Parts: sequence; C-alpha cells; structure tokens
Amino acid sequence: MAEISALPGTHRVGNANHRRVGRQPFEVAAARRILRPGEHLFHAGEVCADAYLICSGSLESYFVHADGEEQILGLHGAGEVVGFDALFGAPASTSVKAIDTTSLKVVRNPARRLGLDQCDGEAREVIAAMLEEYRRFMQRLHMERHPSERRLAEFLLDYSERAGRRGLSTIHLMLPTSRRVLARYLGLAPETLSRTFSTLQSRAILDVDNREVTILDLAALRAMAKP
Amino acid sequence: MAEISALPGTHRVGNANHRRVGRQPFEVAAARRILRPGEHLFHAGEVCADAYLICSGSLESYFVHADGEEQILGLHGAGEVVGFDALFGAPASTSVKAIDTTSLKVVRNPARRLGLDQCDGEAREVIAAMLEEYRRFMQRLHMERHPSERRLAEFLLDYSERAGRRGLSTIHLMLPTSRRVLARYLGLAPETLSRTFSTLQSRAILDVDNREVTILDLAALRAMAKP
DNA sequence: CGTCGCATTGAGCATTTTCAACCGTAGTGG
DNA sequence: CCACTACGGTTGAAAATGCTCAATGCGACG
Repeated sequence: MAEISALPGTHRVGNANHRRVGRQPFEVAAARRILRPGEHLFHAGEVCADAYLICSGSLESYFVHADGEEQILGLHGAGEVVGFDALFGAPASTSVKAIDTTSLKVVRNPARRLGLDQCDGEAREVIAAMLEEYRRFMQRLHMERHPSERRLAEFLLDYSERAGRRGLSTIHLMLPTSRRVLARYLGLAPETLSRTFSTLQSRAILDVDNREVTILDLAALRAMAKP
Repeated sequence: MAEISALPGTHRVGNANHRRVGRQPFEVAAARRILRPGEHLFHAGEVCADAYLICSGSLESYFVHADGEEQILGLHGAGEVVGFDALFGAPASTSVKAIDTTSLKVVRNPARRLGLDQCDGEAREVIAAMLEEYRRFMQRLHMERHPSERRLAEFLLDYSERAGRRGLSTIHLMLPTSRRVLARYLGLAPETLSRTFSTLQSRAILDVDNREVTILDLAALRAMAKP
C-alpha cells in the first residue's frame, strides 16, 4: 500500500511526478520532524493542521478513556500515516507518541489541500458521521475488554442516547435486532447476553420483554458502565 | 410496517436551499431508497458511487472474514450515514443490510462533490492510509474474539509483512515495544502474552529473546492465524 | 396441533485474569 | 568491585469469566 521510500533524511522536495489535476497550487513543503522516544507528536483533543507520514522509526497511538484505561490503537511504522483528523479539521481522536526515534514528513494542511474546508453542508455531514464512526470504533475496541454486564450497560446507554436524539423515549427502548445479532455485535455468545439481561432484570435495573427494554434504574446502569 | 412496495429511484431533482460554497455545480439529487428487512444496500467489495443517510428504520453493517466468521460492525439508526467508502471511490469495506424497513436519502457522488477524485498524489496517499486504518480496526475488532495464540500469530504475521514492505527481514523481527504495551495492544494481560510467547517457543514455532523474535515455523504460524 | 426458530436456563469446561513470587539485567552508590 | 535496588519479564496457582453443549420454554405459522 502506502510505499514510501523510507530513506531517513532524503529531503525530496517537490516530487515531480504528481498527478495534480484539480486543485489550485499551494505550498508544497517537505518539512520534516524528528521525535525522540517517548516524545508526543500530538495529544488527543488538539486540533492539528497537518498530517504526518512516517519515514523511519515507530509510533504508538493511544487514547485514555474516561475511566483511566489506556487503549492502544495502533503501532505505526515507516510508510504509514498518522493524523487523519487534520484532514477534516477535527480535533485529534488519539494521542500519538514516538516509541523509537522517529522521522516524519509533514503533510501540510491536507484539509485545505483536499478542499474539504469548503464543501457543502450535506458533504460535511457525511464527514462528521465518518469521524463519529471512527470514535465509535475506538469505543468498541475498548468495550471488548469489559465484562459482559458493562458491555451491555454501555450499549444500552449509547442506544438510549441515540434514541433520544431522534425524539424517541430514552428509557423505554425498542431494540433493533435479535438477541443473536446483538450478541455478536457486543462480542458475546448469545447465551451470555441472555444471562446478562436476566441478571439485570433480577436486580431491577432493567425490565426486559423480548426486544422491549425499559431502564428502571438509570443510575445503576450508569455506574455499571463507568466504574 | 409500511409495506410501500418500494419506489426505488424516485429522482427528486432540485432542493434549492443548499449552502454551496466551493465546488462547481453538479446534479443535486434528493433521491430516496427504501429497503425491506433483510435486503442489502450493498455488499463488501462493491464500488458504490453514493453514500446514504438514514431517514428511518435501521441498518446493520457487517463483514464476513476469510475464516467465515461474521463480524457485526455497526447497528445504524435514523440520522446516521453509511457508505463512507464511496467518498473515496474505494470498494465498500462492509456489507450493509436492512434490519427493519428502512428509508434512505441518497447522497450522490460524494467523491466528486468533495473533489476527492482529483487531488494530488500525496493527499491520495493519506486517504489510502486512512482506509487501511479503517480495515485494520475491523481486523482488530475481529481479533478480540480469538484466543491468545491466534492473536499473537496474527500480529506477528502482520508485523512481519509490514517489516518486509520496508525492506527488513520478515522472519527475524525486532518488536517495537515492551511486552506490557504489546499486551495492551493485543488486548491481553502481560502475563498471558508472556505465556503465549513461551508456549510458541517451546513448540519450536518461534525463537524469542526479549524483543527479538525469529519465526522458525512460518507454516505453523499461518495455520494458527487462519484456522 | 405439530414444528420451527429464537430465547432462556443449567452444568461442565476452557481460557484468561489476578495475585504472588521469582529471575535477570541495568543502573547506582558505597 | 560489589551490594542493593528497580524494573521488566517470566512462571505458578487460584479464581473469575465466558463459552460450549444440551435441554427446555415460548410464540408464530402452517
């Protein structure tokens, strides 16, 4: 895939064989940056204008969730790109730091370059949804390490919130899928999910009737989701 | 449910209230599409020109991995967007099918709309890397359900391939991180990872010396990764 | 009324985590 | 030069968690 000659220090300014077609010319800067081990490239939440292409070394991208658990999202080596959020002018979803001494090529202002900063409303919406999806993935990767009760609680709260956003009840939920599909979504065996529903019902936290779920004790559910 | 026998392709051209800013004019179609339960919107691998915005109903996006396991990636409700790959003119990473009867708004040709089909080589590379990252996430979500041996095998093969791509040995690997970090990356306790390394060494599949790992039996490792 | 599919429940089993101790190396200071 | 400590890695045993297999319950549909 992204095969970039990883010759550390080869300042290839320009790169003549560009198939530049549409966009107006802009500054093509082949700026470089070097990180020492442990040094951060950026932190989650920062708004970065640039993306980066790894020339040599390796990076670690991670995210510290609200509960303090550190989720490691990627180990990146030469030829890979970090800083996608910059594409969309969005705050970084992850923190990125160097594992070894790492040399990077700075891809300046990719957002402007792609013209993403000036597209119409509907297209913007698609992009926003894409970032949302990306974050949801992070969340799910994190969830996979939680016990089943917590997974279910997290799912229900997320689902409840989404239901609320589209004007439905946030406590009386109508699940969209069969147990089997929901179980696979949550990464559980169907039996385990069934059992988990049962125990939450027996503890009067939920009232479950097939696909209809009523949240009886929201506080308890929240406590279960964020220990 | 509203069993309106689908009006597939109601080309409602128009919709004047666009905040068009940058891009040149193009066909603004507010076409709609209705899916019945179980019906597919698209399959993984198809190249779709359009993205979709869900108006009502719900969709399931999933991917069937090489080993036949079905990974459910998202349950999508009203207000969400599916079909990001169309943004980049890339083949769909996932299959999407309707759970309930679902009504969609078609976002035509988002790629052209964003001008992504005509950006320069370096920017293209960033986009390709982003899609790669997305697929890696899918892969990892899938991995979380595998036993530790398989996870490690998959990681090592992936890492080996990446090392090869940048001109390093594919059998003599220098791991980039400490055990602790690698364990977190793989979603395991450090002790479990250590044990797994040990058993693979005792079976003469690997030779492990701290961060140096040599693959002794590639075939066995492959068999372990893809059952 | 029987059967099919889905959901639930139960019991035993497998894997992983946790807690604890131990080992080897590297750094530090006497 | 040799403790001594610190740290990461490894190993062991117990406990927890979720999975598999099997049986049962329940509702829809013919």
